[in-house]
Amino acid sequence: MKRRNTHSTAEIFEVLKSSGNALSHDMIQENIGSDIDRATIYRVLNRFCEDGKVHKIIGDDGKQYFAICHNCGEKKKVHSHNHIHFRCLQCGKVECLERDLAVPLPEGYVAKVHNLVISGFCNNCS
Amino acid sequence: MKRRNTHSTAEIFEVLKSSGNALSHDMIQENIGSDIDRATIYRVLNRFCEDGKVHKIIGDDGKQYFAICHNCGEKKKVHSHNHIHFRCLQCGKVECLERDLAVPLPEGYVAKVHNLVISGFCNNCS
DNA sequence: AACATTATTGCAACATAGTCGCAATATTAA
DNA sequence: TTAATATTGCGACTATGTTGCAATAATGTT
Ligand SMILES: [Mn+2]
Ligand SMILES: [Mn+2]
Ligand SMILES: [Zn+2]
Ligand SMILES: [Zn+2]
Repeated sequence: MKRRNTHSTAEIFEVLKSSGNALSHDMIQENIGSDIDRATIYRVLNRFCEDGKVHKIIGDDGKQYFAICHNCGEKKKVHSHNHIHFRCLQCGKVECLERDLAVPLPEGYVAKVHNLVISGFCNNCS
Repeated sequence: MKRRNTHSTAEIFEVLKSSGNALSHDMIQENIGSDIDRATIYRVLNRFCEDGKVHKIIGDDGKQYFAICHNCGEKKKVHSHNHIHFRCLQCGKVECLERDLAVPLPEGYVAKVHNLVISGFCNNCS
């Protein structure tokens, strides 16, 4: 499966990059110029995740948010996402707080995926 | 709105208590003897949450899990849930790791709700 | 430039999780 | 026993995300 450069992938990645935050499907659809199908957006985002260009966070609203990877993939060897995410209850912004958080687990527990979300009010809304 | 003691509320709370873990809607429905409607289960659980008897966690599978409150409500004055939850990818168990986690936020950020979930393999499944 | 291969898209249908309106029922207090 | 009303069951509905399939478009080759 060799990836192809399409109009959709370019535009979706651009929206994510220029936003700088984690975006949900509908946020992306709003910020996009052209009309890209809902299913296509999801498929493109999931492809990005598989390729390690983007990581997915499940918000405490139950929705999926996607953010460009920064401190993983390229720079590091490991693709780790053990950082906190903040979701503003006022403006809806979801951001990665780029500070790795070491969480001690009980004996015998093996961590695979971290999904750490704090919601509240961001610096603009508090 | 004065709460009433019904068969449904008693049974659902009993299932949560005897399980000791956080349970999703369908887990509860399985572990329940009688037939209680889906909508009723959700309404009962949400009522428990409002009353501070139970807290809700959004899993990294996007589903709602409900767990009886232990270190909040009664003993403490504050109803805080800044503890980590662990979801086993093998057996599906979701548990509260009863260790409060202080997360430092950037200036101007106000935390309201913590939703911290780590998934992986529990002591029984690793 | 034209072609063949096949990754990607759009559309519709589907799946799942959760909520809501409303009439029927059951709990509570008088 | 009765009245008031919180709770339930049922069905319909919403929201979010996935999937099958035919049409389209990106890519490498001739
Ligand atoms: Mn992140
Ligand atoms: Mn908990
Ligand atoms: Zn905000
Ligand atoms: Zn397990």
